Amino acid sequence: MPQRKGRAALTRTELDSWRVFIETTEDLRTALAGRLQTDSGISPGDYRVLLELSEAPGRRLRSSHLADAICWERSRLSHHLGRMEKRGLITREAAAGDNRGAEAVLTEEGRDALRRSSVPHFHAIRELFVDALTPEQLAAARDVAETLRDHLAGLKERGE
Amino acid sequence: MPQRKGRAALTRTELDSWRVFIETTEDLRTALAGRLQTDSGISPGDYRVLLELSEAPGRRLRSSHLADAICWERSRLSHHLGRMEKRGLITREAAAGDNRGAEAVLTEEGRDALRRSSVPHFHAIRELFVDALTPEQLAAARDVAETLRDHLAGLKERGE
DNA sequence: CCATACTTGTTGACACGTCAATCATAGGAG
DNA sequence: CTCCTATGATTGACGTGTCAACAAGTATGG
Repeated sequence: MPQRKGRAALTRTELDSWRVFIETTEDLRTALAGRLQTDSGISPGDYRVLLELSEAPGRRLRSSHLADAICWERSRLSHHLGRMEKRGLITREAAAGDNRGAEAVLTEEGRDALRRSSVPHFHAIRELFVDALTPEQLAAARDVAETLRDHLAGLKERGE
Repeated sequence: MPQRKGRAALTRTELDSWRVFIETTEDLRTALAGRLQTDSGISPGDYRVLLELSEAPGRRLRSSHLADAICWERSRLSHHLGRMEKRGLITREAAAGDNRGAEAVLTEEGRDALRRSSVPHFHAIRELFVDALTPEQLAAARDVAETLRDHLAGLKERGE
């Protein structure tokens, strides 16, 4: 009779699966970031922000909307926008209608950076991830990720 | 006739798979780190170092051996050991026989921290990862991770 | 209208990682 | 023995992420 879930100690196999999974996904993340940096001189965070801004009407977004869209804490976004502003990728303007607000605005330089990075980025995703896996493995990876995502969301919704 | 691998643009499905995979694994990583921090006041890096030292003869290791064992750059390890030393988890001693060398030595406090953290850590792995997946999904996750790991290692071995 | 609470955004402190530079020692080649 | 190079480890600079504290504007109940 099987023990109740969450009670028994981890088996060797479970622990090994965890280890290879967590370590490899970390490596993948690092490898992708390295490609982006080398190819286009931007970070994954930069890319995410640039992409979101580029798709927004007027290429500008309220900070809080942007933060929601990419699921970042506001303080993280604030720090990141500060760095991006220093490099000329975006500017910040006061929001119309709410004097608390700030809008991030994509600059020409920011658009250029995004354009420059897109193709190499997709190429890297293919080379590091998609091409490594069979179609079945890719589907399995997605299934696992979606299951984990929903599981984590469920935990967060309840007591964290 | 299918195009050669690595040539065609990413399909919608491939891109979606990538996104959910990379974002969810990042969330998983963050969630695990949060548990470890809350439960035991240590980081995943601390845990890794403490575990490796605790299993070493004399509970001490040359810096470079430790770095190899956990696959960290030496400078990363040096920074991390500095922080751990400041908190009393380890000490550093000159290595016998090679005056360049440094040994990291686990303190009593470090052993305690590891002991305190082990059970909650395994519990978190189960709760956040293992219990979220069916046995089939767990096996698939491992298979995907191993395939990716080998793929990344192959790329690194060639031209990076 | 005003006290209060909520929202928006920034800041400072600190942990973490990478990179390039540095420095001391070890270990040959001559 | 003396260079010269390789190795072991540290450091400083900087980008990144979290947390807690804060400032300032907005909204709401009285």
